[in-house]
Amino acid sequence: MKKRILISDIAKALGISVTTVSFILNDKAKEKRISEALTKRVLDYVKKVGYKPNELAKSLRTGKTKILGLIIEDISNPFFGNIARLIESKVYEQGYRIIYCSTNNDVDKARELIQMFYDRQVDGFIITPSDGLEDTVKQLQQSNIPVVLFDRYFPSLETDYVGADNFQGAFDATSHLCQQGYKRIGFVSLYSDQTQMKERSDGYLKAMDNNKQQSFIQKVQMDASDEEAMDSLKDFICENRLDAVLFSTNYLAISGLKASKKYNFVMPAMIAFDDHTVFKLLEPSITVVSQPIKEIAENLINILLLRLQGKIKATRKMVLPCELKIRESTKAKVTL
Amino acid sequence: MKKRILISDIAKALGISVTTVSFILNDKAKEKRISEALTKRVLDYVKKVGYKPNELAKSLRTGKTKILGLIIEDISNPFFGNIARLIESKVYEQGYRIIYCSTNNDVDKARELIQMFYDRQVDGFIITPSDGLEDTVKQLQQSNIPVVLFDRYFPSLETDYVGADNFQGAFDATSHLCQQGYKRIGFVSLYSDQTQMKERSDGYLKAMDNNKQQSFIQKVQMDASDEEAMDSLKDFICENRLDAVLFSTNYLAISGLKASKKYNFVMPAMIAFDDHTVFKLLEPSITVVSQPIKEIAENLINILLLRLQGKIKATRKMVLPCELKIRESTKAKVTL
DNA sequence: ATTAGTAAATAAAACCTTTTAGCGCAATTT
DNA sequence: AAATTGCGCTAAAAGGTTTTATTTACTAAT
Repeated sequence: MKKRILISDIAKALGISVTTVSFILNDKAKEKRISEALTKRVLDYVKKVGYKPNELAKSLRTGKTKILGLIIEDISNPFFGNIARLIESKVYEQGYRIIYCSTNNDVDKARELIQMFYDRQVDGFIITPSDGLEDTVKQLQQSNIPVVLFDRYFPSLETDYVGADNFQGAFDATSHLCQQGYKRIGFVSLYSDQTQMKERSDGYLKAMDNNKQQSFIQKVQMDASDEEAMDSLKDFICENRLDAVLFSTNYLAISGLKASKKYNFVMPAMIAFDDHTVFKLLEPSITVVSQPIKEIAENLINILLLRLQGKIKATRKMVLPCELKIRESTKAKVTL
Repeated sequence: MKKRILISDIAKALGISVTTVSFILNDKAKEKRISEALTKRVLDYVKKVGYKPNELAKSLRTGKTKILGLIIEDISNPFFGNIARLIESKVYEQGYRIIYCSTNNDVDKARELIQMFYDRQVDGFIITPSDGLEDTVKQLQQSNIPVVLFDRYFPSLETDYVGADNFQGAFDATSHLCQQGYKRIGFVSLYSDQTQMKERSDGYLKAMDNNKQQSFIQKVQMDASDEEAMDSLKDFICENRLDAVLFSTNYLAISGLKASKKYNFVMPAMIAFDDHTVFKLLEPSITVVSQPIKEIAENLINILLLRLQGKIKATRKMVLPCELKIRESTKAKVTL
């Protein structure tokens, strides 16, 4: 890793032109009718001296950076962390790299980040959009730069999207609780217009309707502190004498569990959206609606790569099924 | 976000040269004695048309990309995920971006990633080095590119480094277990030469010596599956009739907890290295040695930025104290 | 009146590629 | 014999900056 060797050095050493070397290195030898002998000679030499083209110069000329922008809600949440890890290793195989940033659901930060990535000329975006990011996403589309949304989308905007079947996930979870004999089933959500939340809420309500049960819904402020969340969850569960709760995110569920520990009340039957190490280990272990993380990551990348290659025109929306992982926290209720 | 506007467009529009615009935009107006009137005129115009320089062209010319490479063990481990998040937001304020990749402790992958980042001309590196990465780090240093290691280092290599006081952390944890009256205290580690493991092991041994106790050490293969880890931990704990265990990483502790659940044995008193949401929530909650994540992230960035600005010459090694967070899993043993 | 010095601005080189347009030559077609 | 085609390769432009070296137009000093 000392002095960088240039394409011109190679041309000089072999007594040929830079153009020829470039063609050969970019797999255009055939197309440009470079002789096989020369092609081999160049390739061998390049390998021998370990030449690597300057990616910056390349990008400047071609307008392609081979870098993708990943804009997610929070890298330290295992749901997003795992998706990020999978995406990262997938695109890596294709020669792309990832630049990522967390928005923490702050729309201004999201806008700024996208602008920044745009200025850096990333080739494409994968975004979990915060509320209000619609205009920005629209602008990106108009600039003809590929964008795939995930986890949530904008109903009014034709975009590529990959996400879980939130309605079905919540519906199955709620139905399961009903089947197990619970009568006062609450739903904990966020003050947010994001689609995934709406869908989960709809799934819960539909199942409750089907079972002719009264519904209990509590929303938490998105920017609430852990303490605030815990307080409101304690009140929600205790004052309504709930015997079961469906939490719409893993961190809300964790706040609930913390609350039950802190305020020393018994957590009723519960189900969380998105799995988490905690849920497998607790006593009792927690039933979860698990999103198909691997499939989500794979589809995100596939769609984005197809777009980058210009191979698809119509927008794609992929909705993947959730799996209800039944654990101990929802064992059948003993009727008194 | 339509047609990109260039510096030459600005020069043309104002009837001045590109050079002048460039000087002004790079805060060299004073130094280059550009008149205040013109400076203001240019700045106003630039703002009005919203000109943003092409970062690629800039990087090509200056050799600086304002991108830092973050090479960590595993982004989905909350310890690393949290550090990554903190680093990300810190450098963001300074106008830098992060490209990251996880190595999963695979030295070949690590080498490849570093080469890749190097080819992309990142300005500097933050690395949690895997075993055997010494030569590569050395090469980076010789290429005069700033590198800061964290979590572990190479004793034979003079490098910048930020990490926790692993010896003290393990020593305090073990001493605490002794004080609480435990007599058969085991230590679970990895087959690895990484310094942080060695230090934790030394801390454990020193405390055991001080208390004239017999030591029990179990190492797990780094690439062991979860099942394999669980099996060996079960045997270790049960066959030795341990009454306390110190786990050298959070995921080893989690494997231990899973094993106790799966094989239905009672987990003795325990302490884990590195906190995790699980540990606060379990019944009983788990005592941990907590690393000062925020300080680690801050120091990493500070050192790297100083290096990038060429403000420090001697290598810096920062060792930050760990905190023993005593929870329910290590309450005093009742002597029979 | 010439020289020296300075303020204000600039032309052109440099960074390293990819890609367009085209050259010189031999073989083939008109 | 002239015109066309195909082959194998290349010169030079383009991509958008920063930076070095220089120019121009003054004023002040000799």
